[in-house]
Amino acid sequence: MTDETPRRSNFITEIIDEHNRTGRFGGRVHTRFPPEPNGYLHIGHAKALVLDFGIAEDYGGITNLRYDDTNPVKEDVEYVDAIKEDIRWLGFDWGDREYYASDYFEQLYEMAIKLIKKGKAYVDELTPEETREYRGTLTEPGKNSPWRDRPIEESLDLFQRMRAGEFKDGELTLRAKIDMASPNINMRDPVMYRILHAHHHRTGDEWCIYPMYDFAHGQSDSIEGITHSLCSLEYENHRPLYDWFIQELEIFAPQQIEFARLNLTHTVMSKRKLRRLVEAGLVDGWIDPRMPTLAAMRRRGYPPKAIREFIEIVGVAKSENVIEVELLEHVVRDELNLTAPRRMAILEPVKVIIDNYPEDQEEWFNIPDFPQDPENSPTRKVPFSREIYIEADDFMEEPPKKYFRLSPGREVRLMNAYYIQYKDIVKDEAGNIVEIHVSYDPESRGGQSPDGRKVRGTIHWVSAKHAIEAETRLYEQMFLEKDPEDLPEDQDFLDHFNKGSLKVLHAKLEPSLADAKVGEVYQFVRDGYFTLDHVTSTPEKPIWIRTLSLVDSWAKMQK
RNA sequence: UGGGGUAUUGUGUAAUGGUAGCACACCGGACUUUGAAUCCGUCUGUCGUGGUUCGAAUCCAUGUACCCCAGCCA
Repeated sequence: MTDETPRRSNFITEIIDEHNRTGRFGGRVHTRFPPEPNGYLHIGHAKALVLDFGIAEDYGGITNLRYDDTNPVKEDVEYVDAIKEDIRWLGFDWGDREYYASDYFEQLYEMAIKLIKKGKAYVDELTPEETREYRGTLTEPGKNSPWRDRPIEESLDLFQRMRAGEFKDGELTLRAKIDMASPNINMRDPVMYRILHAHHHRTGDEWCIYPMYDFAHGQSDSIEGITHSLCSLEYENHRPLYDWFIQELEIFAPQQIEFARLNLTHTVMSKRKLRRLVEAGLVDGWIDPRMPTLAAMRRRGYPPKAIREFIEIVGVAKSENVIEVELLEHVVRDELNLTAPRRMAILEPVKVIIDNYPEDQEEWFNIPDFPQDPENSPTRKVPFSREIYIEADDFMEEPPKKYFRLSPGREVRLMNAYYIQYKDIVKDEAGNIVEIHVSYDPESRGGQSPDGRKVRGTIHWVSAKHAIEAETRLYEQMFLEKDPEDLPEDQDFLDHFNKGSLKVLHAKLEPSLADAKVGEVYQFVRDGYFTLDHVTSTPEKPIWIRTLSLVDSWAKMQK
């Protein structure tokens, strides 16, 4: 840490600073990242990741990876592996501290026994329906279960038999004996264990009782010596319970701190809703480039550094927030602008014939990858010939005012090549432009003319006979509305899915792009950033994904 | 109508009794062999009402709005 890069400061670090002043944890900062392996990580998790790992690092502390795998019916190893890959990709390292709540099942069981013996937990025989009825409502207290005051010995025996598999799912539960009249519903004798005859991804069939989140999370933190347990706002109501178990068990007490989760405009973030998009077939799985998952962003070419930067910029507080997706895109473009080599590609080609350019001639131009700094930039060779492609957008027969590109009577610059002058167009019977005829000025080689005359428009091009063909996929937001969840009662967010959010085009690329590798992101000049799709692309049939378009102020002017 | 939280510009986030700052977005302009980038500039804010104070986003009172909680999910 240096003076130029002050470490982050927010309400969480204030709490930690206070702990350090009072010596509560002896100056130690040890956090954990606790995903449930029941889905893919999304950009919201990146916030938790940056906080958990980043704050610990700022204080010279460490972070554990711990899977919150207490519900076997929802969880799967598939997600365990995907989650690890995402965390590594973002650049975080948990060392050898890869843990699972399920590692602690035996200890948790012993803790439960301890609470039963203390008279602080009991086996309940209420059905799920009865449990709900007895719980009361937000405004009315609950009432005690008839089994609440059964003898300790009886609860002990029953709980042991629950573990032994003598009962069916849902028949019995172990509950904490707290206060059925508490205004905090989480304190109304919360269920600690439920019976689930289900196969667990790690413990297999060893257990048929599983601890609830509330009985597992805090103690797992305690066992690992976690000092600061960061979680999202909805767990605020659970903190009294978190503390209660710790206190009754007389074990090391971590501090739970809640922060507001990240939300983004034009998308949904809950795993449930993301799953619905996948299952409805509206997107191509969890890693569809339109999804807000980290795996999707990786596929799409978002640099992990940009995502971390985005989280830092966004900050952290306790108020509900919705970040405009434009900020994320800005940070991604900012990074890519510095790192993505420039290439020429024509997404919607129209053929241009340079009448006065010799038929059999070709030239190879040396063009810098980073024209902002040509002195230090690597270069690549780009062929030029008599027939080229330009973007259909770059020609207009009847241009509006301030249109600087090619049109009748106009001269424009082919980037890094020559000036060309419009001569004529050829149309088919339907009136579509088939080819544009132009002449070029041999004196303007490289894109400058000796007479110093100015051309306002510069367009890019690809030599027709050298072009390589590729499919390009252009993505837009999944939802046109800023908040797709803010809908009238009778409407479903799935019905608002942006059907035009994927556009597939067949592009012509400059030949150097044949050497592109998966993982590289290029700027296709004047259009956007692109990367080879590591999922669908093959050497025989390259498929490019547009990471993001460039900012297009011309399009904005047209609105 | 119980309990727990939160309110600073369009969106986020600073300011910890002393000039309301920064970023994105927006809108102008300069520059340009990317209508990108870069540069410059403008605009918009302390939830309301009282109070304390020389001075309040900050302290006090009161009101309002929004979020979370009634899974044997996490």
